[in-house]
Amino acid sequence: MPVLLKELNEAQREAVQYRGGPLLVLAGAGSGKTRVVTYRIAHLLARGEAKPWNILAVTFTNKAAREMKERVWTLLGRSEPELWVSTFHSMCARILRGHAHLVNYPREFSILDQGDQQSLARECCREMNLDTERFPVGLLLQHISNAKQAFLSPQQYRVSWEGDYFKEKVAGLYEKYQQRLKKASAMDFDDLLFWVLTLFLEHPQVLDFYSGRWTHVLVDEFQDTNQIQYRIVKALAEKHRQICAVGDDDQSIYSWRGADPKNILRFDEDFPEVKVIRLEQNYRSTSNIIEAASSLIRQNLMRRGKQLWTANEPGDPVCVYMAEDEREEARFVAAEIRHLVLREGFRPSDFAVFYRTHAQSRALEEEFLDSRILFAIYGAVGFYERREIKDVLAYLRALVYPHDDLSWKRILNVPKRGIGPKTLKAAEALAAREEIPLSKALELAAHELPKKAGLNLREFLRLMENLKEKLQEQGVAGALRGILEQSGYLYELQTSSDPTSGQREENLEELLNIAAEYEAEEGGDPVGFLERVALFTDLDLKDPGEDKVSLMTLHSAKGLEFPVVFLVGLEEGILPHRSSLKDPEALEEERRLCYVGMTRARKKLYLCCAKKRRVWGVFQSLAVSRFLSELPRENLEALMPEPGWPTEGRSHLAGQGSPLKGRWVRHAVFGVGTVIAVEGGGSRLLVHFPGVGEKRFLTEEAPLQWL
DNA sequence: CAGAGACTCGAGGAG
DNA sequence: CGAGTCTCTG
Repeated sequence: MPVLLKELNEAQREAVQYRGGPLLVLAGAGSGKTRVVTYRIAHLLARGEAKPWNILAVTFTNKAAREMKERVWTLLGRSEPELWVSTFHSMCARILRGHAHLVNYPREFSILDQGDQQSLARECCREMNLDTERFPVGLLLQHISNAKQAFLSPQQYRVSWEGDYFKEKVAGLYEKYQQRLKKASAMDFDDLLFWVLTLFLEHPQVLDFYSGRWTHVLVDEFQDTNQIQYRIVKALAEKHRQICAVGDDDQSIYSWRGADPKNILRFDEDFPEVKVIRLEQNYRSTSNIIEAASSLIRQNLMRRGKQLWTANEPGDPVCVYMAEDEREEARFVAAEIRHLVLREGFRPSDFAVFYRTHAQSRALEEEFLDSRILFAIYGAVGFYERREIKDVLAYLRALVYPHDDLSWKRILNVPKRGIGPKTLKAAEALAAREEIPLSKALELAAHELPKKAGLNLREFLRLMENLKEKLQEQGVAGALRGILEQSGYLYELQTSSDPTSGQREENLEELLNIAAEYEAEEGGDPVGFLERVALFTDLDLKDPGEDKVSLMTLHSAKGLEFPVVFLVGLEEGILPHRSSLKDPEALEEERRLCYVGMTRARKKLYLCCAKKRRVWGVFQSLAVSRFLSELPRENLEALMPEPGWPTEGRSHLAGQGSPLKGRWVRHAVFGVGTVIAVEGGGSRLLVHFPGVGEKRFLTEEAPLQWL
């Protein structure tokens, strides 16, 4: 370990070695934040100051958790399964598996995703005769989520908003929604945190157990904690006060999810003896990128103030490109990627394209398909949110959790087997009357129902019994295969005329792979598998070995880095997003979002905007983002200067050399290309066409259209 | 009960 | 414009 400390700079080393109590590490982008956390853990273990089970490290994404775990193991030279490195949500799920009965839940509770939440809430609204025109379900759920994040029970919420018509409706739904969740033994994401904090407050002995065990607590991305997360961490750390929080207020981009950057300030109050260490040297990016990003973030008024710097080379200037519309923007990105791959030895996996909203991915997707660039989109319609995946997982959940009414309901008539709304209604009525789970009610109803319906139902229940056996005998992967084959699900897909059915089949195959992988790693426990599936996102499915261009939102980009980054849609209304234009605080968050995107780039950064783009099928003209004009021009280069560029005078933007260089041309046969050299005093042009190669033309008579 | 076609609404972001 | 939901008909 002493050898390893040499790999750290002074501030990092101090953060690793400090043992005087609460520690707050303010770490700029690319300053070795993860390094500090992993080395600190390894250091504690290597020096025998803590045993693996004494350490809790919390992150926000599964990917970060996994990476951190692996890096610690590498440092130690051995794996250490007793070490808890997990996300807030999986930590809470794990704690609750052990103590759920104390908050009146069975050990086999299921975890709902957003889609499940919506349908449950919609059902509640219908039962309450709530006018969903005036009270959209999404909005109501948002308020419920906020309430949970503020740790308010339905009753407390009702009391605190007495007299507010809208909030009273929310309170009504909140109450009903929680009842339904409990009846189905289900929790949503917020509940995982809510019930853990409840557990800690109502059963101090449980808190004692965990806070006694974890003598060292580390929290990554501290700026993204919300109130309830902060309270959980605080409760866990109060006994030993060896808490190390690492964060960057400039990268706080989750206020809409309840994240409160003020937690960083509150930390000083709750732990007045806190020691603050700043990490300001960036090791990731070229100085052009760092200077541009720093200038941008300096425009924010609400920040703790940190001067990010780098000793790295200047590198290429940040490249700015203004496109006609979103399709041309996508074409530029694709052409540039091909160019860099063909001429400069980059690989597809070196590239990432970031956008503000998912909807922007479409144009890129289409263009990449056309130009045969391999790519992977993260987050759009998540893998685990696909209908076929949810259907099949609902079978598994129904097998594992007999009280999971929602899953039973979902699979009852999928694929179609003649168990329609009438049968369901009868069973639901029975379940409500007898206060039993739906699955139980179905069993009873199977004997009472008239011929055909009863027959169908009995057959379905027999199927489920068979599958249950299969699960016990063969584990998760075997059960999933059984579900696909015996339920007729696979058959229906294979014989369907739906053009997407091939893709769906592939997705199911992938699910089987995931299950097989899980079995190999952790054994066949279906509860663990379902938990993983509920808490993982498709960002966690990203396979680093795959040589593909990554497409994702700016929000999911946090924590990642790529040699080449394209940031698209730098327009007023897109980035900054239109919903933030009137609110100075929200606008600063948009700026941080842009900052996060820029600082992901190691070598090359491209900022793109379009003069017009299609919104709901209609063209809209948008002004260039203010963020572009906040960047220092000495770090920029415009690939194609355009009239209307926001900075006055644009000669500086053309860069050195010929004004023709870098310009875009279209050739009738070769397509769109870039002028890469001007030769013979301007008489000849060397043009690169993606996928074609380089072609020389006489400038005067070149059959080229200037773009 | 199932499938086709009309209709509506959405796209701000995630565990 | 496109996905998901609703309604109508066979």
